[in-house]
Amino acid sequence: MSEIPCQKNEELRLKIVEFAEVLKREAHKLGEHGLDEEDFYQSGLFRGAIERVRGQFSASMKEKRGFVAQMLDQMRFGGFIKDWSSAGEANRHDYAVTLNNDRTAIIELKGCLDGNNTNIFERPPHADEFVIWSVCSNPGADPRHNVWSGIHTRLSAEMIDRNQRIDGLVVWDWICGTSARPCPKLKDETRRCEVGQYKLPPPCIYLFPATVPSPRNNPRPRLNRIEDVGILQAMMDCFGGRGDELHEVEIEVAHQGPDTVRKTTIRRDGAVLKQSELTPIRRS
DNA sequence: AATTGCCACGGGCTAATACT
DNA sequence: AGTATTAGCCCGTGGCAATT
Repeated sequence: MSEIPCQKNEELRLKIVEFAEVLKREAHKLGEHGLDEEDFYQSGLFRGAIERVRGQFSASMKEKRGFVAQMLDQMRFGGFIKDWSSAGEANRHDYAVTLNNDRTAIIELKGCLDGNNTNIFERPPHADEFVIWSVCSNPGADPRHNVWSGIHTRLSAEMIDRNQRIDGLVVWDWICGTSARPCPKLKDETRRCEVGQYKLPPPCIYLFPATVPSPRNNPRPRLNRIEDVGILQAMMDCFGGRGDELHEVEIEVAHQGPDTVRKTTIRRDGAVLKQSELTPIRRS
């Protein structure tokens, strides 16, 4: 049992590591720079090119935005939400969704959740509900590592430390259900949902505490249920999710000497998938 | 082993400057 | 004046090194 049902493709991972070594070793043979091996690596050409390509991948938001837009459109056409808009230009990479009951759900789009950037979010004042959507476009990424890092190390610490309420998390992108990240939900292939060029398994949904955990007054906040978070309910219904596939993220906080400590527990269908100890929040 | 922060990057905006 | 181009700033990004 693990924090997310899917896992990285180990074979692919191995090939990536091997190929990275080949690249480092043989890169000087490519292109027409006219440099010999030593000069090539001395010149900064290799390093610079690698950084450039990497930067392009991590900074470019086009494909991610396009993906989210298509999914939200699908939900709108299907009548699962009333409307949506991108708050992107003015604010952050956020989406505001008007639910069928006219409540406002705010979505913060994030990447792979591993990295300090995951700590940067702000629940806007007009949000009736606030969720984070992880879109990880790297086929070589490790979803288990990333989901745990994201939920426990980054988000739970930020929620407590900065008093931020997050109602839930969606982990869902176009790598889901491909050979790079096989999805066990697709044991039944008929569950694939066709949206534009994508053929996707249902999203992975995590329900978070309904209130901000706080050692003194709120040490064990009650969790949201799916019907409490309209945008998550809508995603589940639109894309064929099942109740027994929902994840619950319980966060327990306490004081322990000078430290604030928290215990994170991830459950699915009642079963504990992963649980931390009561670990201190370290913030400099 | 788990957790936290670094860092170099590109995108997107806007201000500044150059050109009709 | 009005438009086009460039420069510069801020921000989010994610793999991984540093730290605990």
